[in-house]
Amino acid sequence: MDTPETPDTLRAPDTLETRELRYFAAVAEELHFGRAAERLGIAQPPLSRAVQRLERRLGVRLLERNRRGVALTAAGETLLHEGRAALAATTAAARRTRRAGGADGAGRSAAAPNRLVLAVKAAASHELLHKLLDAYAAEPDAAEVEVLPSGTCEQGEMLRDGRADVALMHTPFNSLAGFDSEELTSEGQIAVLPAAHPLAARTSLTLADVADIPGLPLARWTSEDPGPGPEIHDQTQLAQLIALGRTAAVFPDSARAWLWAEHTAVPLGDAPQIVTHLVWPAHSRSPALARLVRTATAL
Amino acid sequence: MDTPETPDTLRAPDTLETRELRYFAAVAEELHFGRAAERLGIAQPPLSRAVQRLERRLGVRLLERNRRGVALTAAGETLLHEGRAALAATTAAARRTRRAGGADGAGRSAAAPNRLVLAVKAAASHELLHKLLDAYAAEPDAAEVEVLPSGTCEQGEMLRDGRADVALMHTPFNSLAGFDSEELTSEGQIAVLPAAHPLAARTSLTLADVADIPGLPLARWTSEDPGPGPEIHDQTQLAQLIALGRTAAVFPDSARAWLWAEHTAVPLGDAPQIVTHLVWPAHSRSPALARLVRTATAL
DNA sequence: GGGCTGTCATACCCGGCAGGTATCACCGTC
DNA sequence: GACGGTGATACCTGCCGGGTATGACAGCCC
Repeated sequence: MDTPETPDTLRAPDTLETRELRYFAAVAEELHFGRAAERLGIAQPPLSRAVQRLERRLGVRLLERNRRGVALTAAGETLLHEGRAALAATTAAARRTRRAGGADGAGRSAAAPNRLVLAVKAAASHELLHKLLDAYAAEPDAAEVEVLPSGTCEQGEMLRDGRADVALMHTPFNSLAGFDSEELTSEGQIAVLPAAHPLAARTSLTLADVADIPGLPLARWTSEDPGPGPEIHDQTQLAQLIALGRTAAVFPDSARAWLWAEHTAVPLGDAPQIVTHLVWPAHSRSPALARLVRTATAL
Repeated sequence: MDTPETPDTLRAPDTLETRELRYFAAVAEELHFGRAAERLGIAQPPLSRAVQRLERRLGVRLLERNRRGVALTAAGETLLHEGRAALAATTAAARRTRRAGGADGAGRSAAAPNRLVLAVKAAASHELLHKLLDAYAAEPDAAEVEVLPSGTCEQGEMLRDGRADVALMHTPFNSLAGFDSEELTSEGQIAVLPAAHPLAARTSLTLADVADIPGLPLARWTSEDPGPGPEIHDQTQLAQLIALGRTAAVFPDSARAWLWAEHTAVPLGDAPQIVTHLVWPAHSRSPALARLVRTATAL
């Protein structure tokens, strides 16, 4: 157009396209152009070119191409972190927009103009959630609330990328950094033991007591968790293993609700309080969300 | 490719390009395709097409085209808000990346691999800032800190769009929502009056006292501020007008540092405490920033 | 009511860039 | 020194972003 030479070095140096970010993120994560291209569903040469153009436009070297693979520079590290946040924000914009327009699942055209997606860690805060939903549904112009079960600790990600509008989180397990939040309840923690175990007779225990019970290792939710305990994947498995005297677990007080007869709950004197928060993106302006928050605080 | 019909309805429905967001935001802000196109530096027809394609891809109506202009739908409102955040995150990624690569101002190629931009409201927290910068500079591997003066209350925006990495903010004037922060100091507020004024003899005042002093209206920083007081643009103007007995002002305690002989400071008993915070984006992972925060807390 | 004006949409064309295939340059390994 | 694996280059093609010209339509004014 006007600048025939170095057409994109001068042009909009702070403006990235999300495609470029997606491409770079793929390379930065795989550290391998071929695999990244495959993951993106494109060929390798266009990917190389796109990253080169990105580096040229930013005027910054993002990758150190050694023979045998690729390494991130400091700038590349920065772009990976910041770019992930930017990509999440972009898809959040898309998701929330389609939701606001009532065009998500099937072809319902303009059925649900306002709806809230609430992310909860599966099976946590049962009672509280029930009360909250009931109270909110009783409000005059309540939005429809979709409860979205989320894996451990990914509620934050769901808020960031727009899969959810609001979440229940539990400190100190979840970090509330970057969100607005309202404290709802606070509860202690209990050790859940086989009823027949000697320690089950105690009226109080400490974390140290249960961390290393001979012959009763704490269960692990993922194989990354340390310790010798059995790896379990859902609460029913865990309940059964405890009932069989094979493991023990630490839970918030409210877990008493689903204990079996073969279980015994013993309070943990020194375990940190678990605080349940209602959490939402700080910039949120949705009236439906505001009403839900108001309902929750008045609970 | 594989779906010859409706090529972009099915393709990546949650993936927006920043160009589309920029275009839509321009239209949504101007509520007029022609002006928006002019602002974007393109012609109107491509802009219309781009927005149409965006609506098609999202499967959502964003604008209500009445004759005589354009109105936002609820979905459009959502996309405007969320899209602004996404655009800010994207340009933040670009800015911080170039900064990390040492390619911002002139052609310095790899001079400053780590640098921090600190946004401060002009002339606020002088002493504190001085102490902080001195203490940080004494650290073993301190980054270079660029102090970026920012207009009233736009530090948050600067953090969001990457112009700054960290900021000094003052509650209750600035909202810390969406950021991580560390409380630094807390101070009361004073009324700054002409020394000759009768009220200057008092040892304490209330907000109500100074809100409506006959013949001594509070100064206004912008024409939007209510009240009959004179509109001023910098601290020197204000100091002079106070010295001349024409206006009064409310300031944090630390403002005593720049008072003139013709000024008198009277504590305000019921004014809220002003708390100065060090604030940074919640997702930040910069070691230089971490060191600055550690220095600040140890102050 | 018939121009007139201002709005957004449509029709058509062009150029650049995204993407593909084929190939090269390079290096470590055997 | 042949080979496998890496990313870069060369070249082609088709889509899409962008421009100009024009249309459809509503309100306004005389």
